Amino acid sequence: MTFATTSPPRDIEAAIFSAVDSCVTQWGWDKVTMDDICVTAGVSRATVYRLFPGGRDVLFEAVRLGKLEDFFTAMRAHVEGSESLEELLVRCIVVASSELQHDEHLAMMLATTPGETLGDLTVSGLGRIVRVATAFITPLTDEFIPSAEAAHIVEVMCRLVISYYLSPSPTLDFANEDATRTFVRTFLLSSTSSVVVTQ
Amino acid sequence: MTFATTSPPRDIEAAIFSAVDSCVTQWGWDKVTMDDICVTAGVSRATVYRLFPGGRDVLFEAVRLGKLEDFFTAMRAHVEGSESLEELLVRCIVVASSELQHDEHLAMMLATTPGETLGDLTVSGLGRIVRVATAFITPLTDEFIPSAEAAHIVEVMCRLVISYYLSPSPTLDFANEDATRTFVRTFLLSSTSSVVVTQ
DNA sequence: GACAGTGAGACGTTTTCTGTCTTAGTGTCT
DNA sequence: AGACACTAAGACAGAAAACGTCTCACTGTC
Repeated sequence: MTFATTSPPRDIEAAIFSAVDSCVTQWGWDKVTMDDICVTAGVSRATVYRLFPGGRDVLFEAVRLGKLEDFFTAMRAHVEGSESLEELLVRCIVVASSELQHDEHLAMMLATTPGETLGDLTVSGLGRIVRVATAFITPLTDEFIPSAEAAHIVEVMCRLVISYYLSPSPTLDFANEDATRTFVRTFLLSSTSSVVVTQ
Repeated sequence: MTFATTSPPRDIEAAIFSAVDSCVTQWGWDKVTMDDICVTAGVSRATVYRLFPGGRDVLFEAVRLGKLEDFFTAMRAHVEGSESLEELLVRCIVVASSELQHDEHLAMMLATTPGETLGDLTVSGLGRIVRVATAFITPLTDEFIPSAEAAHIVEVMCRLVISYYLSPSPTLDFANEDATRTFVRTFLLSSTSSVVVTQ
């Protein structure tokens, strides 16, 4: 006598993703087992392994890619239509900071290399975030400034976003648009700092 | 090259207890390993197993007893010197509710039988809480009313405390002394309810 | 120097988790 | 009705993790 069969063919994949999210939030990556996920998703082991052949690694990688896609989709949507470099940078910072604050595991996702075991937010991970974010954002600045100059500004911006995320300041919240605009004018687009510094 | 040796012979037992608390808060009972505790306490496996021979079960039981002792010690200290039955009941409720709100695992400790695996707050566990608390509190009422009458009032009180803990009401907080006093007068010490109901 | 207490970690055992597989049940479509 | 796709349930063996014990080296104290 099975209960709650497949009468409503709900999106099982979504249920599993949601379960992973919930489990990870509750216990953290290291403590979550496949069975935890199956039970939480209300789904059989076989189903999970069929949908994600390769098991745990594949599933977690899929979750990771999903989160990254969401992140950059949100970023792109919010940034689109910026009328100036200042506006572009402000929106990038606000969106990224908001997303990071909203999902406590996103930073680790961004910092993790595909296939790599999810661990701490290591030094190498930070470098990865900076590289990925820089690569994503820099092209968007094309219409405003030369890319050589943009690359530096964007990298500095990324580093600041991460820094303020890892160690929030009581005097500045990057999720606040007005405060961020002031900050961008002062530190990223002031006449001196917009000069490309030769390394 | 060992670092931070035993120069200050800090209380290792306390560090371990504290580590258990911290780990359980972070991951929950089921997910905590002895190594988690050792690392968190900054202590070697050998030390934990020497201090708590018998391992995991013995350690957790010790933690449980410690919490229970703290709970009833606090209860006794706050209740002492009550000048009336009303005052006694009010203090009991406030202290118990405060302690329960303060330590999210206390209820489970109270509900667990020695040796039993810590699990959910089951139906049988609730009965245990009521019994233990009733047994503890009833004697304190001796100077005010006959124990036969007290037993009923105290049991009702225990059940209400647990109920409001498990499912808090937006309109009544048992940690609030004044609100609790009104409640006690209304439901526990009103003329009708102080009559012993024959079962 | 003897001693008690500790950290580090190797070890064998037990338990848990993983990933695969089989079986039976349930809807859908023809 | 019958073929089909999909799922739950759970058995299974191998891998991984956790457990509990033990030894050894080190460090303070007496």
